[in-house]
Amino acid sequence: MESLNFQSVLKLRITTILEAEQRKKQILNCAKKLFASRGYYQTQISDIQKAAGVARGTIYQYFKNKDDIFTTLLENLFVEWKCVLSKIPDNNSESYKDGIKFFRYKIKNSFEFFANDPDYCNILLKIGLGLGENYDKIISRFDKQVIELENNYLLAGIKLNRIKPQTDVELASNLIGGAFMRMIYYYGVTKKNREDIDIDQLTDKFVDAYSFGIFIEKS
Amino acid sequence: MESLNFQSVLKLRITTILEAEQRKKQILNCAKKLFASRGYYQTQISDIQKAAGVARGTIYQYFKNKDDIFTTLLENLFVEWKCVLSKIPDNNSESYKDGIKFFRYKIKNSFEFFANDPDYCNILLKIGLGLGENYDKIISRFDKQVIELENNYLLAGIKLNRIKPQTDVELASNLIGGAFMRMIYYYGVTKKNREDIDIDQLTDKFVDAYSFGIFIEKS
Amino acid sequence: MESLNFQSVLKLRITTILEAEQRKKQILNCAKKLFASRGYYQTQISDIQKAAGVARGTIYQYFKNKDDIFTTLLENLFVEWKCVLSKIPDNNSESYKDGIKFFRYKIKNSFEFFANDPDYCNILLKIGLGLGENYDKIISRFDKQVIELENNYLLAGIKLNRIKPQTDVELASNLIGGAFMRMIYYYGVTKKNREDIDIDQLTDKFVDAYSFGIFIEKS
Amino acid sequence: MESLNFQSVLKLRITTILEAEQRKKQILNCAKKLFASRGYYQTQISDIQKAAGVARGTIYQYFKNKDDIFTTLLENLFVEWKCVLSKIPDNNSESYKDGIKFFRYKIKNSFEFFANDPDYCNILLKIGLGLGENYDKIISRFDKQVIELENNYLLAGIKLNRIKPQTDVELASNLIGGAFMRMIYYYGVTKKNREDIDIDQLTDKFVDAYSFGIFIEKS
DNA sequence: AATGAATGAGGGTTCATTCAT
DNA sequence: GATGAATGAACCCTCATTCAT
Repeated sequence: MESLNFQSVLKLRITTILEAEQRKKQILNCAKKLFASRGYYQTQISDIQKAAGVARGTIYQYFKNKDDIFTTLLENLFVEWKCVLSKIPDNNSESYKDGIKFFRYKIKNSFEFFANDPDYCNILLKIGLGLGENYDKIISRFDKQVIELENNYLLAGIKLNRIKPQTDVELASNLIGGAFMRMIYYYGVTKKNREDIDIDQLTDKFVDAYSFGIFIEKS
Repeated sequence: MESLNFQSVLKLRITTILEAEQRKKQILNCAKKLFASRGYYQTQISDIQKAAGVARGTIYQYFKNKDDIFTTLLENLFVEWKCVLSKIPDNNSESYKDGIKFFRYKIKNSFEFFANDPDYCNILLKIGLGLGENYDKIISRFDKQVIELENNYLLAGIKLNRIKPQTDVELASNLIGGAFMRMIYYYGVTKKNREDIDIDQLTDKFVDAYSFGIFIEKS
Repeated sequence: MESLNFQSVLKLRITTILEAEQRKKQILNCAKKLFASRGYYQTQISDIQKAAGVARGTIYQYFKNKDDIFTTLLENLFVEWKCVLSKIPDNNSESYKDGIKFFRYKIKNSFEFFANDPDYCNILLKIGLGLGENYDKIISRFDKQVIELENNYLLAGIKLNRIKPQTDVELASNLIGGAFMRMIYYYGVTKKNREDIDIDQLTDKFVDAYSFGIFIEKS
Repeated sequence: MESLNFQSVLKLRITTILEAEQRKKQILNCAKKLFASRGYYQTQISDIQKAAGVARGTIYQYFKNKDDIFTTLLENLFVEWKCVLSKIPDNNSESYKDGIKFFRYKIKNSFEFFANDPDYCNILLKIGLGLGENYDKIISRFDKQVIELENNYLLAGIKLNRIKPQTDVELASNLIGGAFMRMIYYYGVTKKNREDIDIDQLTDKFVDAYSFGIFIEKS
């Protein structure tokens, strides 16, 4: 049996001061790490609760249920990622005018986003996928957005005569999406020596590989 | 007392073994469908048992536990897939001599394999990934094999002066692997109108997209 | 918002601890009766749960598993019994000086302890024995303590010239221990009319039987 | 999957020749060892079956159920032990006439019986005890027989003026029985160096310890 | 008589969620 | 709001027994 614990009483007081929003974020962060490293079903509410340093019931004051935590996490991921995607280069910059450079700009931003947040990588690419129908809807929203990006880019490219007109846009989007996700997974999660990664250089190579297959060779 | 009869004992034994093998396959098939559609944790032993039309205990005569069923499934997948990968074109055929065509031959075989078995696609690309450390080892075997294929191909290609020598083989392998897996997933699982798929044509496009980005432009 | 109140938190905590201890004892008591009357394997968790009037899961809040309940029970038995054994007669009393009377004092205390707790008798002498290696270690602790008591007594007796010097202490300890355990079992558990038992008188007879076999006849 | 096994076919033929009674004994012997070392519930039918080298179903041709095996074992134990007990010394021998020597003769025979069969010791003293009501009846039969022996001996001894007339026969029987069982358990099962045991000597000491406590000192 | 695959009742345990304090 | 003891549905797995061959 645990002996009386003044620390916990103190903690209680202190945490009361923390805003509810803070508390929710704290729980979410702990859940994120746990889900990312163990998976959805291997992570128990009690693990999250302990990691967050709150009582069991407190979790349920901020989230409807376990599912809700994970869904919130996924949705936050999309919000944050969308925010990154929506960034556009300066009007005057070269990136804005040149199709390849615009593509490169977008790829690099997303790459950076996931490289800095391996937990999100794991949750998106490993955990979320195997959870069945309920989550497929959410995940497929992400999918659609990636594909949409590629799609628009490709169509614009064709219009501007920068991309081979016979390109199968549907397939190409998937190839780019698949290659990109694999890249962020490999360099963001799998790879051990993460210091070695030079995002700038990798992005260049990525874009190159695609560009000079897809783009019309300038004569 | 009927005299013991070696032949009849033998026959019995053989029949039993065949039946047992049959029964195991049956259970495995039912489990495959269920795992593929619902995921590992959403699939109960009782579901598999009902689907296979056997009693609860029967499952445990053929498999040590739930985990064993899934592992067996994954291992079968690798055996079958490896078998497909090991196929080589006729010595005299064009595929054998031309690097691109050899690549195309391999891609197409694997594509066909997974297109014909969407359940395996799901298990490999969705379910297996989220199950944590135990399965990561098995899954990573698959990964290594895919990457090995790409790797060898790329290195050979560089030697033969068909692939740009400055190519980052590590990255390129991942890109091709990621794109390929995404392709089989998209066309094998996600896509609704599966009749429309022309594997031959898609393979061509896939190879094209990569080749003319990676391969040295003939001058 | 009501201000947090250290006192109330403390009180809550203390009450909770007391209640928890109470609850644990309650479960333990029900388990004791059941184990004693039915044996370990015949007693289901659901039986204990029903007897204790708590939900299935509650058991697992207080005990790791079924094994833990039984182990706790055995350990409590030893603690309580050791407490009885450690009692010593008044310095001045006759019991303290006279070897036989000291022996008698110890025997009587233990006899009383087990006679008042037939469930403990059963658990120790019947149930615990058949449970295999895991419990043998615990049970043998009991054995050692009984034997230790006899041993010390015998050795002291030999020194004081009250016990025949040629006595085989190892054997004698076992004989006394076996006879004692049999006695508490017979009079504590087997015997139907338990009111008839006069512990004082039986103890006298027990001591007599041994003394005048082991002790040197006064010349 | 096990490959075809000619050995098993051969074994089948050979064992057919063995009498059914032999087969039953064989199963019983294997069960005895297993029950003795693991306990009743820890021993599975499949263990017995494997140890006996017969098929699962065969067990049920010789025994109604698991319970029946154990009961048969216990009953055999009693038959064999009774047989040992019923032996009487030569009419003319000293053992026959002298109460103490008669007692010694009986004790030694039983001691030898159990010392030679530690499995029976275990089954009787450990396993059988914890199995609850069903077996209590059988076990208590054994108990009664031991006590009967003591009882008769004691009453006869009193008649012959060899035993103190004030002896509490009920208690004394239990003391002797408990001490005896403890002795056979300690020297037959617990003790490591079993070669060191000198049954003759131990029996002497056992009888001595009791005799000179119980028997009237000859003046 | 011998076999061993099939059976399914029944057990222990987990864990998300509730609710009185 | 915060707590954490209590809950009980649900799950995996074991194993004695049956029965068609």
